[in-house]
Amino acid sequence: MTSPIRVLLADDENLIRTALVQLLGLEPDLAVVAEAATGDEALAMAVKHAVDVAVLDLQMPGPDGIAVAEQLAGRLPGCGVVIVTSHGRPGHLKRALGAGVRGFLPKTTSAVTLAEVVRKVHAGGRHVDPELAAEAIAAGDSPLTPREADVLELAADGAPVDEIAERAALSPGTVRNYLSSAVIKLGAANRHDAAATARRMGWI
Amino acid sequence: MTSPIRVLLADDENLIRTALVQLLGLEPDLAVVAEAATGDEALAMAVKHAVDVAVLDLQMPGPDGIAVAEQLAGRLPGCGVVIVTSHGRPGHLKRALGAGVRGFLPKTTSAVTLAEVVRKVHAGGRHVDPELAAEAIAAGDSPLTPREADVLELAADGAPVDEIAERAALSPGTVRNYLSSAVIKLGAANRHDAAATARRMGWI
DNA sequence: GCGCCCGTATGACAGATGTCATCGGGAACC
DNA sequence: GGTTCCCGATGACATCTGTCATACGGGCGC
Repeated sequence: MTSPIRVLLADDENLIRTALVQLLGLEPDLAVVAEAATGDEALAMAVKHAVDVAVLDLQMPGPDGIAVAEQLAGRLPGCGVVIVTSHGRPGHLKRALGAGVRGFLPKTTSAVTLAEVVRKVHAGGRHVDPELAAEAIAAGDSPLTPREADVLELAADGAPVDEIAERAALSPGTVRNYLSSAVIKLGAANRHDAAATARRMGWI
Repeated sequence: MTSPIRVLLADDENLIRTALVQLLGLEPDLAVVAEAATGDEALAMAVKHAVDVAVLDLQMPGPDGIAVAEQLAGRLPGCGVVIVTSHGRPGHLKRALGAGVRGFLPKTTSAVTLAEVVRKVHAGGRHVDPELAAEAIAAGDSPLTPREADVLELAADGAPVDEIAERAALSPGTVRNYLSSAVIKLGAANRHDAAATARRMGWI
């Protein structure tokens, strides 16, 4: 066997991260050479240790897993990325694939799969969880225009129209137009329902 | 040394669960004798294997960790419970303590802590993450009456008043009164803001 | 060049929501 | 027995939202 695959493991939950390090450490052909608890750390450590594969949690403080993957594509070409996530939203998968991610797994996958996927990605292959892939295909593309998505995102935490208008530098009337069309496009009962749907789909 | 502490580990994320099993398995005085991926499974397995300590994820399909803890208190007295969670809401801690839970940890704790807490709980002691405890104290009690909380919960997913009224078997006017008073009590801008606040606090 | 869509805006209108006053019944506490 | 709170309800009013028509400038594709 050649030298082991050098792996970075990034997850903000210490308990999970150290447990996963244990788990991957059992594989003789894998070596976890770096750990990180935030997106920024992940980026820095990956570059510093020139890792072969980065295993990134999707939700982390600072830049999320996909943002880190985008950066890595430029700063450490040839480094494979595997994204691991608790909440599989269809839109995330698409974003991840666009960022050059080649492995995408929910945390509900069995443990043996992770090591296999790391190897596969290192060898240049791809692995996307079949169920998430199916969801992504079923969900399709976002019907929202970029501006509609912006406004809907600002509306997502329950802010009134005037506040959204101010934060988006729009007239209140325009905001209502965007929200209205978003509600119609998403088949929602109101803006909050629409925001919930869009969030579930990973569109905002 | 006496016989090892018999532990149940329940988490719906396979990756995490098996990794944690590995981790706890390294401790000579701990034996993970059962695993579960749902609340119902956790309850059944805990009783079946008569475990000493149950380590439960807070969010699981079916009954959540605290609900399982409540059941266990009646069905398997003497069994210690440790709750582990990603999202620490102040209200959860209070609910957990009320259910007789003696260990409460965020998943960001270091790995060594978990084993220690399992031992401590088994010995009859308590351990609550200091940061979560501080948050819980700062957050205080819910100012909402039970009915206000019910209605706010139904409102949380963006349903219109009429639907909430129907689901709560109330008149629409009454629903609006409850929502209004909840909004005032929580200092929110509108019902959605109020729902978000209440959820963040773990009050609904 | 001509259409088409996006971004932005205004005005108008119906319906939903937030607020307030007020009512009555019941449970708890002193 | 009185006070206080929660539950449930109604009516009125002001405001906020959702919807629609309409307008204009800027890209993009053909």
